Amino acid sequence: MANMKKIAEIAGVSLGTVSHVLNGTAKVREPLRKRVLDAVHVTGYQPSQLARGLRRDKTNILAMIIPDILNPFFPGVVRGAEDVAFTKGYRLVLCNTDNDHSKEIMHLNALRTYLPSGLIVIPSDFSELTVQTESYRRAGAAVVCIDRLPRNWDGDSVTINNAEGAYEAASYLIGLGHREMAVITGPLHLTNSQDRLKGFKRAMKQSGLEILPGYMQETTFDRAGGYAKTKILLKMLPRPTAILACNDMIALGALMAIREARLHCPDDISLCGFDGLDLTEMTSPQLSSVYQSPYQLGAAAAELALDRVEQKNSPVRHIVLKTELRIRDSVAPPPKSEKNAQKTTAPKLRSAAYS
Amino acid sequence: MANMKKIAEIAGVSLGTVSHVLNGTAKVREPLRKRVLDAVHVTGYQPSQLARGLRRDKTNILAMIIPDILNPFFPGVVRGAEDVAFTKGYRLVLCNTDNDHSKEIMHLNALRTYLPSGLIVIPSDFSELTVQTESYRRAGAAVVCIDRLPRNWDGDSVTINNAEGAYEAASYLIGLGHREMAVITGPLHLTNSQDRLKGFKRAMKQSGLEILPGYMQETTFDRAGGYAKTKILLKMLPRPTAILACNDMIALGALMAIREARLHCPDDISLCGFDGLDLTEMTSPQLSSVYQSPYQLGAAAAELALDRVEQKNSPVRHIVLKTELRIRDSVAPPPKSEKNAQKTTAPKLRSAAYS
DNA sequence: TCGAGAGCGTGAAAGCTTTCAAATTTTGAA
DNA sequence: TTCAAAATTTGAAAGCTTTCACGCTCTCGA
Repeated sequence: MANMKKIAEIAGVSLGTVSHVLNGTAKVREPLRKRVLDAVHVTGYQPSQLARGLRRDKTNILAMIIPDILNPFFPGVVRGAEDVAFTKGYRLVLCNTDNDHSKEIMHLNALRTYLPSGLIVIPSDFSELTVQTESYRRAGAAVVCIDRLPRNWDGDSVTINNAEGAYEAASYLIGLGHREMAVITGPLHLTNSQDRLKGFKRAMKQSGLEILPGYMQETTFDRAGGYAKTKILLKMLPRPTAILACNDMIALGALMAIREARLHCPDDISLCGFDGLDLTEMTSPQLSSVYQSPYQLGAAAAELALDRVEQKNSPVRHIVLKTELRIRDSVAPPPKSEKNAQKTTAPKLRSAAYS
Repeated sequence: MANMKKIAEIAGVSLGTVSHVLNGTAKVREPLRKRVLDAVHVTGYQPSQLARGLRRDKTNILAMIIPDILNPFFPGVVRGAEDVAFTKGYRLVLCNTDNDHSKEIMHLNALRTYLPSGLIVIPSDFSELTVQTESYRRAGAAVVCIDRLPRNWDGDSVTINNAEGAYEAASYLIGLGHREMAVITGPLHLTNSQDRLKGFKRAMKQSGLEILPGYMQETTFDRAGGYAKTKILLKMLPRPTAILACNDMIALGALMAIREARLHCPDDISLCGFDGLDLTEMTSPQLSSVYQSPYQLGAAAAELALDRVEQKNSPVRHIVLKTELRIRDSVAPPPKSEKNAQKTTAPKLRSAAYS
């Protein structure tokens, strides 16, 4: 592989000039410029990213730390970030933490010496990201936190409007006539779980409803959690007529528990998820859900990070993306036998048919 | 951030000694060794991966090029590779090609100058990987090709036993009594599609059956493709009593088309997919499928690649992973009204219930 | 025609590590 | 105690690029 020295030789110019042509760091007169470019073309020369990074104290690497790419929510986030990174000439390094704080630290430590320009993180459980990324920021790397925020986070961030999304979903269910509404939240040490719960509570309060004892269940963001907590909920008296699951995995587990109890969704019980994953279209009934765009989340984060690489001192930004309530087949008015049954006025939206 | 020079100063030794202690490249007597280690500990020194890579002509980076992380098959592959890479001290750089040959080339070009130790690729459509990775191999990087192979591939590879998997699935359906069997293959320029079709054909031939005209449909590996081709198949006379879809996305599309035609799966028509994605458990009926482990695929590839980094001249290896037929609710004997109906002797396996 | 200043181009230093030949110290035997 | 051999340790070079101070060459005005 050719190096800059060889290009300089072939073009009959100095090393510095080659660098200036390649980086546009100084004006170079056309004839020289052309000779350099020709030499580059002839040899197929590509600058060493390592030497470049070593000299500039920064590489064209964008690092991304997420809980687990196997969770269907995250591939979209990663893809959004990779697309933006690729367009701007950056490569994406992907790290999974399994929500394990110590693994997050290991990744953070190991990545540092690659001098990434940017770092996008979905904090693990109990993350101390604010402290742990201090050294990155000191080294001039852009750190962006997404999806959920760690304690005391004061840097750039991209999140969604969790509270609003949950509020809308709950309000919709209430509008259908539901009164005995249950909620299954994700781990409440996570800010997104907290916010979704807040939105749910606000909708309840606004309609003068209260959450019956035991109607609020906290669990992990997965099917097993949703399954277990729904089993508990279904045994309660009165049985809830609607459940808001704070993500789709929980909702999926809930659906299984409902089916297993020989109940029917939505006739016996309504169910609404959160995230709007593709697979909510594949269940039967198709799952209603508060949609958010993981792709947009990742893309916005990458843009934010790479913007900051250029504009080091622009003010901190907190981007909040919108959610969209997608009503499908898993919600309906409460069963008629319920004493609180009432005619609904809420519109029944259907998602477009697949074609 | 401290550098080696500072460590050498603090420990009162030379640069070379620090390097030897850190890399175990030469014996260093205990007292010196300890002084170096102490200095490292005190300063929190971490060697620069860039300078190291520059000097050694190789970094601890494992690059991975896949079609699209949004396709539910690939996250498992990526995770398998990342886990192995992480364990061995490597970082994973992820690139999506969207099956676009030119994008594959762009990634290949851009990655080269980071000097990755290994490169794991799922070739894009019409990939010329054999030629395009020549420079990598010359530079000493380990290139491993997985899932499907490009033309003339003679390097390391990890694939699954596609033909055998399809053969088993087809044989099972035949054993249930099906005679009018259709197959929807993926793009036939891909080796995995070719092999799955071969397996299907072998099973048919072995039972003295033939594929009726139009009963073999080729399409893309996605829902839309499966949907479109199934619509065509359902209009044929006689209508097939069973369809082998050559991946789960196709099967999902097929299921939609079947539902839309007001037919019932499996009573009217049996359906079997390929890959065994998680979401095959979430459809109704739950989809039978030829399972393969994407995680294992990725993990084996990473191990193969990193092994080769150490053992540069060991013989080329082709790892072929096993598939496993998972029978769930989407298959049954053909409808009684069919003239060819017959009592089946094939066992009906059920997957374990979710718990 | 001369001088100043603008515009360009140059070469060396710096960034950090690995590696190798050479220098130094230690060891063991006489 | 001395010397050769073995074991350690050292220092400099190399790997490739960016950047900066400096010098050269025009250009333009006087």
